[in-house]
Amino acid sequence: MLDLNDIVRDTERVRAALLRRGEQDPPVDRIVELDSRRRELIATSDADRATRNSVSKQIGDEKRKPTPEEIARMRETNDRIKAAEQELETIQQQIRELILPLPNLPLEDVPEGLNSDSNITVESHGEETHIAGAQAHWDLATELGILDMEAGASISGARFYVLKGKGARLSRALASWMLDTHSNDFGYTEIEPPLLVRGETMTGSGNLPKFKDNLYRDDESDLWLVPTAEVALNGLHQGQIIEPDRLPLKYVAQTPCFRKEHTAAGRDVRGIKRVHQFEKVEMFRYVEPEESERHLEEMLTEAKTLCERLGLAYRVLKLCAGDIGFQSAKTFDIEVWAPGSGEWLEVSSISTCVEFQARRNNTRYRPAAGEQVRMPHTLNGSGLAIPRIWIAVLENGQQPDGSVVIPEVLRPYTGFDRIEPRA
RNA sequence: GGAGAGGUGGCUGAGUGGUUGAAAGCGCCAGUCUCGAAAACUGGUAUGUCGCUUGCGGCAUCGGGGGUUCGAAUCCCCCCCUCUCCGCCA
Repeated sequence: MLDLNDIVRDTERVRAALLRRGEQDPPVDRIVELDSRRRELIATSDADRATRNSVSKQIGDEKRKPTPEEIARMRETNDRIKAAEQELETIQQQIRELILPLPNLPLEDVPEGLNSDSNITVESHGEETHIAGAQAHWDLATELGILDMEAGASISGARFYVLKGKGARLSRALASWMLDTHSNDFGYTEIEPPLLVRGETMTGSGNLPKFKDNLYRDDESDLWLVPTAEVALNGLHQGQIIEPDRLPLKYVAQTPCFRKEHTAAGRDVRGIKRVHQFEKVEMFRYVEPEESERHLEEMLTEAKTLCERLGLAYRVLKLCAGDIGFQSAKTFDIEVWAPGSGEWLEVSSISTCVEFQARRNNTRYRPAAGEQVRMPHTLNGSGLAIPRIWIAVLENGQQPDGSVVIPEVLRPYTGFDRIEPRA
């Protein structure tokens, strides 16, 4: 959530930043207008309340009953307070409804541009290889008997899939290896969070109210299925004041992610690149604002390290202002090369949300004993998205004889070093 | 799901209508003492919001919401959460 004070005091800067990311006519003027009425109402009703408090206190101090005149006057005052409160309530609600759908402001160094064409490739590692007779995973994996798209469709419908045998095992191996790497090598604390979360939690991360169409929800219990572990990890400290010396907090979680993907109908229809339910390992950090750039770089390095250890070619994109996610102030994407489908697959998206999420869910920290509380920055990044990495491992590992070689680092987890074609 | 108990500041824990935004203890910060530290003593120590002469003042907040009252942490109603016992259950 954007800071109301920023909008009021720095209106033009906020407007410009929002326009940069492609917002059409953000309602900042309306917000400023509502805020000035809001302040007015607070001033008058606080004055009335001060009167009420001092009169009541006087009566109490003098240990007597109020006079009929006092009662009459106080009733009048109370009526005024009540009226002001009601209007204030309405206005605050209006302000909230205008601010909550506003996205985060891009940082200065985020490239100009309104769509993915303006993203900048900042780094690449390895070659865009071409394997003679290479198959895309939907053919390759189906032939190997480790992926069953039809079973997925028959159980649950389009964009659901079933992994079988070594395919399922490979998926689990990837998840375990990544979690171990994050915990053992990078110092993250592993978390197993709830997958069903309250509306407030979903609002805190930025997924509500704007993106409710992409979320699954149980009406009866009013709980929402997480589209990413980021939602739950962001909720871990909501409403809390984090004690001094606890930052940075580094969490990692592997969870299923549930997404309706209505908006993407027709895109990426083949295979398991874009599905309604998938596994993902997610990194999340709470850090001091001054440190957040460094942490963003560190998380990027960690995600790249995973790709390197798997022997995958990748490139790093710095997203332009129009292409970063709603809650993000700056984002890097990592894409790995999939020679079978012949495309770069986005396997990680690493963002700093600065204090956007902390403000939304009222997470604060105390820098040192006795000091003012502040809002931490939150950062998140995939580390990594399992099905897409699964695709890349398969498509890159395919051999002329039809088998697939498993990367060295995964073998202790898979228990096999190749997947053989069916007889 | 049934029965009971409870939710107060960073923590423990008093407080059943009027100098209680909140006792006391712990923790933390500063000072005194000390060569230094500990102990002891003294003072300070919530969050949010509004205003202005930026340090002060007003207001709000004792799980959340509503009500009664001149006045609510305290009384009434609804909801949420935690604990104990019973039931059910992977």
